[in-house]
Amino acid sequence: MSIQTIERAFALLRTLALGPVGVTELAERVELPKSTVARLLAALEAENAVEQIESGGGYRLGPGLVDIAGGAQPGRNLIASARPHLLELAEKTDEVAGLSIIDDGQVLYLDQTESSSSVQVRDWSGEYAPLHAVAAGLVMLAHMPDDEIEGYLAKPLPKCTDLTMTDPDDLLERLEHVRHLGYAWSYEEFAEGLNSVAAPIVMPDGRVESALHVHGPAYRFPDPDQAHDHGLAVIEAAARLAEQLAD
Amino acid sequence: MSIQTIERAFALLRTLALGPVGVTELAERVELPKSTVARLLAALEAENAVEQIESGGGYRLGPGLVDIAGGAQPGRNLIASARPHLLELAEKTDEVAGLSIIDDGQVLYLDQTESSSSVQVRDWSGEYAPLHAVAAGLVMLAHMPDDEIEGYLAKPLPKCTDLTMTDPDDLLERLEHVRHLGYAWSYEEFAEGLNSVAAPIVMPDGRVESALHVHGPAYRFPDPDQAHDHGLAVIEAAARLAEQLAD
DNA sequence: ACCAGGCGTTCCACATCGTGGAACGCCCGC
DNA sequence: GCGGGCGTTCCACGATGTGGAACGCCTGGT
Repeated sequence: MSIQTIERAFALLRTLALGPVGVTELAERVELPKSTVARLLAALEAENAVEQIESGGGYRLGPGLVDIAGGAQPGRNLIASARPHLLELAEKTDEVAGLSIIDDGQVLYLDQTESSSSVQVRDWSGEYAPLHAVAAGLVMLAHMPDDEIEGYLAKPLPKCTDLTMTDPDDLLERLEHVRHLGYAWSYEEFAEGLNSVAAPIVMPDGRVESALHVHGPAYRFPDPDQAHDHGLAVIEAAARLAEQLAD
Repeated sequence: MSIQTIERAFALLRTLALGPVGVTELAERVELPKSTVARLLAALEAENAVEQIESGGGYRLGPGLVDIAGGAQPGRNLIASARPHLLELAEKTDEVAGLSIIDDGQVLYLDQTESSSSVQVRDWSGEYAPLHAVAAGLVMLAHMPDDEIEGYLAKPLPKCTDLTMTDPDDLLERLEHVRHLGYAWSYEEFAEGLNSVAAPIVMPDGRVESALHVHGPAYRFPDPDQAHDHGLAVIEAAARLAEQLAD
């Protein structure tokens, strides 16, 4: 059994995959009334599955499809696989969600969702941050072998803001707490006015080389009532992603 | 304005992107009646957008989405970009469509659609064939600079079947014909019982390094009435793909 | 400047199509 | 072997998507 609306919507998508087209030609190619095609396209646009070429022109495929399909790829791409989870996290928390890995003893931000909120958080993709100053770094640090942790804490720790925690003993205690909770918060320790929660992406062999996080402006994030819930949400998303990366 | 069915279908897809789930849990997560979810999933399955995990288990995203989304990727993957065009060609002609490139003076088959027909054509992906023995090779040869063509024809030309054309002069004449028509047919010249049509994918700089083709069993393909139409269909698909690769 | 043609969009009465609660049958694990 | 939970199917109902026709805009030929 199949559903007319869905059949038609996919026919449109498949035709658009061959290249951008206008409503009229699209309607001819799929043999449907123009009005029906226009309405379906509007609905697909609301889902980001298609987008209009500079208001008035034709339509082309949109990024929404890629976001969804990324998780389906048999292979490997961490960023693509993480995208749907980032989007869900962002929607759940109404803040910006991101993905980071550990690279050369630092946190490297790989990707983050777009913010529709008027109060923007800048895009950190491609930027580095010290492990001990951001939530994502703390969860990754917390899951490193003891000797590596000690090695990291033995070196001088940069102070990014007034609130950056740099005392090795305090940090060790904090890491213990993070391991226990499963997630970490950081409060304006890397950049002023910026808070974030992160949870580790645990690989099948137990190693942690990447993390998911959510961050937002300190004045509204986190709402104290929801801090723990947000932590759990990030943990759940990270767990699901890890499971998906496993097979 | 938006359409209920489409909103719901995409909600399902987005949730499935987080990992495989069963109908019941899916229904809870998107807050819809189980029956509605089951029906939508069945419809999406018909579009290959989702697939059922070994009859009875849950559902996961299917390959259909990736096929569609491939063309939307900003990045350049020839195989991914070609996929939607192959699928359309295959549907139009009701035979197998494929993509090939020229590699080290031979045709290298990169990808082909699955055949649902009972009379199968084998999957040539990853296989090599001599330029002069297959349609895809002929169109690529036809668009090479004259000196390269002569260089190729000067070497001894392997005879794959009784019908393989190996005389350089005959081939030169045939290439002229191919350039004029824009597509090429080959009739059991590479493998017995196998015919195919191909058209070149012309890059913006005029070079031709890849081709689209359709092939099928000689006893039914091509229907003489449709041979030219099939040629035009392959040309059109190749042109659209080329345009898409251009920007 | 103008108008003709073609585009994407909107409208609205109609009936098709999707809906969802309930009932079914199956497989699994207690 | 039996209860619970799964995915699936059924069917009367009416909400929902439909599509022909009409609209307004921009474009380019005159």
